[in-house]
Amino acid sequence: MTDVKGPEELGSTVAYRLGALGSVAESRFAARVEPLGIKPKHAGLLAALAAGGAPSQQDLAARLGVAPSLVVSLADHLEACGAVERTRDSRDRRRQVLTLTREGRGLLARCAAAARELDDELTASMTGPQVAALREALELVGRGL
Amino acid sequence: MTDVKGPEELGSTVAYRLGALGSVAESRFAARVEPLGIKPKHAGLLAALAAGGAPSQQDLAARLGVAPSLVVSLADHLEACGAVERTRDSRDRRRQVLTLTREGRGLLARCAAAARELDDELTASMTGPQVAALREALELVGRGL
DNA sequence: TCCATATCATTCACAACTCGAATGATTACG
DNA sequence: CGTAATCATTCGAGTTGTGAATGATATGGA
Repeated sequence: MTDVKGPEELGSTVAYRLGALGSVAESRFAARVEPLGIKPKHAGLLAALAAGGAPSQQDLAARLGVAPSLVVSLADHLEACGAVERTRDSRDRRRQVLTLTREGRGLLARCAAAARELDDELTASMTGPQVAALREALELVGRGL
Repeated sequence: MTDVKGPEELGSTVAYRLGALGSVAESRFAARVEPLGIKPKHAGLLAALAAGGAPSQQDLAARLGVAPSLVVSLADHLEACGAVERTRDSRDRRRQVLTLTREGRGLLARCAAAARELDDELTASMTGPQVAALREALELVGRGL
C-alpha cells in the first residue's frame, strides 16, 4: 500500500529497467570497441578466457549464455585478429582449447579501458558511494544467475 | 584501491555487466510475456503510453530508443491485439495519436505483474535493502540517460 | 576387441530484429 | 502560392543468433 500502483509500475521494475538499460549500455560499449575491430561478445569471450582455466568451447558458450555455434564464429574472428589460438586438447582430441595470446591480453585490456570510460559516462550524475552500490548490486544479481 | 586489477577487470565494469545482465533479463522477461502475445518492446511502448501525455510516435521512438519505423510495427501489433487505438490528431493530421484501451491497461498490468515475478526470481539471493539499493541505482543510471 | 551411443567443434540455412531510405500526406514558412 | 519540412508508413537489406546436420573422436558395454 505504500506502493504507487500508478502507470509507471513496469518502469520501476528491476527486470524491465535492467533490460532497457542493458541494451543502451551494450550499444554504447559496442561503439567504443568497434574501432578495435570487435563486438561486445568478443570482449566477453576474451574475459571468459582470461578468467577461467582452459574450458571447452561448450563451457564458454554456457558461461556466455549463447549457442555453441556462436562461440565458433567469435573464436574464428578473434583468431583472425591474432587474439586467441586454437590448439587441440591432447587428452580429448575433440576439444579445441582456446588460449589468449599476448595480443589478446592487450586487446582485452583495451576493452576494459573502454568499459571504464563508459562507466564514467554512465555514472556521471552519481556519487561515489552510489556507484559502489550499483557495482555491488550488479555483482549480486550476476551471482544469482 | 579496493579494485582487483586482475584478469576480471572487464567483468567488474558497470557497462559490461549491465549489458550482459540486461540481455538475460530481457530474454527471461520475453519468455514471461510471450503467453500474452507480446514482446518486451511492446510492453515498453504500453508503459510509455501510460506514462506520458499523448506524444507522437516519433516522440515515443525517441523515448524507447528505437527507430520510428519500429514504433509503427509495434503499434500495428498492439492495435491488432486491441490494446491501443490509432486516431488522427485533429490539430495536425499527419500525427497519429496512440491511446491505451481498457484492454491495453489490463495487458500492461499483466506485464508489470510478470516483471515483478521475475524480479523476485532475479533478486532471490538478495536481502531487502540490497534490492532497494539496486532499484535506486538503476533509477539513477536511467535518469542520466 | 568391436559396436553403439554420446560428445565435441564446425558448417549451414533460416528466422528474428532493427534500421535507413523512399513514399505520400499534411503542415509551416517565405 | 509554392517550396521545404515533418509525420506515419512501407519496403528492402544487414546483422545476429539459433538449431539441425556433419564428421571426428571418445566412452562404455557385450
